[in-house]
Amino acid sequence: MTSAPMAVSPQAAATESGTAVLHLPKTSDSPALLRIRHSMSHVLAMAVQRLFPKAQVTIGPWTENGFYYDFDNPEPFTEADLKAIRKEMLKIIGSRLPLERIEVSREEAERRISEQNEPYKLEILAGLQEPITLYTLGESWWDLCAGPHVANTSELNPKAFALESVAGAYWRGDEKRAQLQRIYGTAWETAEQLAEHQRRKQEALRRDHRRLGTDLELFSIEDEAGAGLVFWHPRGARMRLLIEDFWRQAHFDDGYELLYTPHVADIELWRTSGHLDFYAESMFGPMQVDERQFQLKPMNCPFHVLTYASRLRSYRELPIRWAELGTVYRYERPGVMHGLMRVRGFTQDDAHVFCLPEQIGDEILRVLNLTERILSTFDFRQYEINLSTRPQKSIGDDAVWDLATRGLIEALERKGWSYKVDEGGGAFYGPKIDLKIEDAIGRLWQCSTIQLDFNLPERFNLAYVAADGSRQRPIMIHRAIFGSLERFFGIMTENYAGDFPFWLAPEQIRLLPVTDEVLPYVESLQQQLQQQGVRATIDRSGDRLGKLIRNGEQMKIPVLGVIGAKEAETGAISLRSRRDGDLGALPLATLINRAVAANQQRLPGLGDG
RNA sequence: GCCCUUGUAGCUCAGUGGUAGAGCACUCCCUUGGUAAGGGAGAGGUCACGAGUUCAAAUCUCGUCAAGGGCUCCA
Repeated sequence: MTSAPMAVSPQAAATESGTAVLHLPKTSDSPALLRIRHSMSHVLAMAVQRLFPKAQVTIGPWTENGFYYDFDNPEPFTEADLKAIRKEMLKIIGSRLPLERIEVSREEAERRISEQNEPYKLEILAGLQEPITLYTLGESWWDLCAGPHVANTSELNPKAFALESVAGAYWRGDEKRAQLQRIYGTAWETAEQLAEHQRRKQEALRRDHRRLGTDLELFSIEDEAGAGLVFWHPRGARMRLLIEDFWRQAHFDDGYELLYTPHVADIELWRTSGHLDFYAESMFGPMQVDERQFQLKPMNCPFHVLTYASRLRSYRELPIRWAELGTVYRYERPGVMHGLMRVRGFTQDDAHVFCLPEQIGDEILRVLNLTERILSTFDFRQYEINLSTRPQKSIGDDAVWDLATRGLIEALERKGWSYKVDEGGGAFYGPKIDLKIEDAIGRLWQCSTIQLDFNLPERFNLAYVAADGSRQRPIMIHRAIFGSLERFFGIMTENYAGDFPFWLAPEQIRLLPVTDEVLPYVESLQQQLQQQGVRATIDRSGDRLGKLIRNGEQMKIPVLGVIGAKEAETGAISLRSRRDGDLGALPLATLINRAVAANQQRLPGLGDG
């Protein structure tokens, strides 16, 4: 991955709370860390070969947060092995061994590698250009390596490294070649940095949407139903509805119409669209119905195309903007499913724009604006944008590609967003813009995509009647903003760490009766809140207040309302907000006004009224 | 699909060739308690599924399924 600067939207704000955190440099930012990590991987390899003489070395590069080394070993490494290897590494570091760079001839390198019986190294050597360098580690161990390294293992902090995991990896990343054992490690300059790195890993674990999904009762995936199939529980479903309602409104506001299309269609449709040829391995198998075969849909595009083609269209109707929350099913290979992030059944926020060639720029800009409006509502304000241009193998003529690519660029420039260009990275049927969002802990996620398509209009022979009465081919734009509702929901859950903004929380206000005596009053409060569309519940468990508070906080309810004799007398509710702390006692009318306003404006909290 | 690890109560986990365990959650009882866990009792499990070894399998072996960490893939 290149270290190009992050493209930032002009409105980007997202200020973090002022707590000072230890800066953790990435390897590519720090020449010192690069040497440490690179050398650490050599120390790892040496330790492994001391303990496992049959282990053959392959490659051992640094990563942005650490390093790894791939070995060919008859037996996989276990957790216990990792401990032993770590001990051996401590010995090597403690021995203060020098690392030395030696330049050798190709023949010399070949001879030395052959003596050691290291076939992988020989293969690496064959691909190397002069000068060929070895790095020794102490008297007897060396590795073919370009460096750079520290001069002596005494520069490696024995308190600032850890071996993190073992994993399988293919030689040269090719699943047809040997499976190697990869050991991942991390190394830093100081023990404090290592501790911070481990704290962040914990933080990511704390935010894991799979854990939060269970704890907050949002969704589940059931063995009996199958892998990669999502069950939305009431709380998650309520959130999804709120997201969908907002999405629909935003689309109507922006000149879209919504479609509903079937989940299956005659397999001939998929032959026409070409999916049967180039997408077959990602589709669920066909099903026989009467004399025909039907195919579960992996994409919505052909259905929107059929809708367009259902009658003759005039240039006066264009652009046509059609969107659908379309549920699709794709065959994902076993072992690749991951919570909500990678599933077999999911709902795309899919839309297709059919327009005239000269409308491309305006339409793309419109999509960029809508994308920003929708994503920023979920507090995603930092984007990294990629423009992918025509690949070698592609269809369509040069003039159309030029026009389309210029349209994408023009829209990005008008939007004022910086972007990277992936030359030749487009699909065979058209150029595209991909947008990655950055979450609260700095991870990038690709969700939105805007893609021009010269293929489907051709295959389905789409046309509009131009001003001169001739039949012309419309431009087709595919676009998705969330990508998949499931995946976006997972990303958003991790971004908020389960602390959802007030407007989106499935349970917004939980009323906590201090004693049973006030229950009738609490019930009347709940009813009044509900009538105004505020999602209020009552904790009827009968536990003491401390317990009610604890349970409410654990479920990350945005606002807890305490009602005892005092409140019943004064007609108020004592409010405790997760975001803003103690809000004091408010009259019901004030609470309703604030809550309704927060819902309408999609605010993170009740605000100051 | 490949490598490794894991699968025991709703959740988090302990156990180990010889009758299945804890905490939380759940139900009931006592307690009517004011801002992060009041007390007691009870219920709840073909130990993922299938086969094999054994007098005996949750435990050992094999297979299947699923999950986790990676690899690969991701129009």
